[in-house]
Amino acid sequence: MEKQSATQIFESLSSGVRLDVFRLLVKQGLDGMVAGEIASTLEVPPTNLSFHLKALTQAHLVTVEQEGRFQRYRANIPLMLDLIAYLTDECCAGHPEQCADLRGASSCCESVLPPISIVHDQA
Amino acid sequence: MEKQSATQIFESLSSGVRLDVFRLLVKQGLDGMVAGEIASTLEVPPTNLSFHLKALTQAHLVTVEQEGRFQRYRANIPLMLDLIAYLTDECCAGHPEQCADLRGASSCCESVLPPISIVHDQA
DNA sequence: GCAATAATACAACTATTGTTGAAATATTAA
DNA sequence: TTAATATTTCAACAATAGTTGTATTATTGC
Repeated sequence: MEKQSATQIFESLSSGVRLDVFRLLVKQGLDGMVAGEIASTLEVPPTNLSFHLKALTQAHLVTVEQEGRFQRYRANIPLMLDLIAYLTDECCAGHPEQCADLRGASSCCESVLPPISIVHDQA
Repeated sequence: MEKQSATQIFESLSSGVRLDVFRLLVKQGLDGMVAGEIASTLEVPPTNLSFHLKALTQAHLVTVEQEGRFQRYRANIPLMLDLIAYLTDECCAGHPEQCADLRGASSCCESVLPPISIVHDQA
């Protein structure tokens, strides 16, 4: 990932409204939500939501698909994971014992599948 | 993690200078770096670096320790991991098959240890 | 103590971002 | 086709963030 992409994504997550929107869409998964649903769920004026959705879309952190007169937004989960990889890239280089802290730091689908953890593959 | 903490951390990573600083410190691990080293490595004026280090410190994403007349900065790796957990919390709820995308998205210490991957624990 | 060094605080200015209401665009339903 | 609905664009303003030079604080070495 390029630095400029990363800063744009972090910028797009640095507002409370946009973070709420993104996390809401992460929860919705492939279903996504249309703009009006997001606005009413989060109680944000449509004009303001549109502004924030544009920022998220330009950062490619959400995708948008036209659906009749609705716009359906979805979280771009793979990009989120690329960002995480970028952030943790080369962490603790030369001091692998520090990586012990990494165990169990992430969670996904914990309500459906057994909890995940980050582990070092056995060579 | 509280929303305000998360937005402050994302904000602190949304500038190119601060992202460079944080990633540099992540690579240094427990050794950290003193402010002057960071400034000369990244070729940022000391005054400007100080401004950005303050933002990172206030977000608790870096820690600072006085060392004689130097200030030693270190990345707060556990907080970074808390942030990742916050971001991925409840992802794809109800649609676990989407989590396949999560595999291998993060990396840590790949130059020292075998590569890591994110896996679902076996119940 | 005194000069040199490391780093931060302050002040001024510039630039960017956030919010809102009103207007515009595009789609659906009748 | 016409009215209603969903969403975005635009313009104006308010608020916040970024950069730089200068001054200040604190520590070290002589």
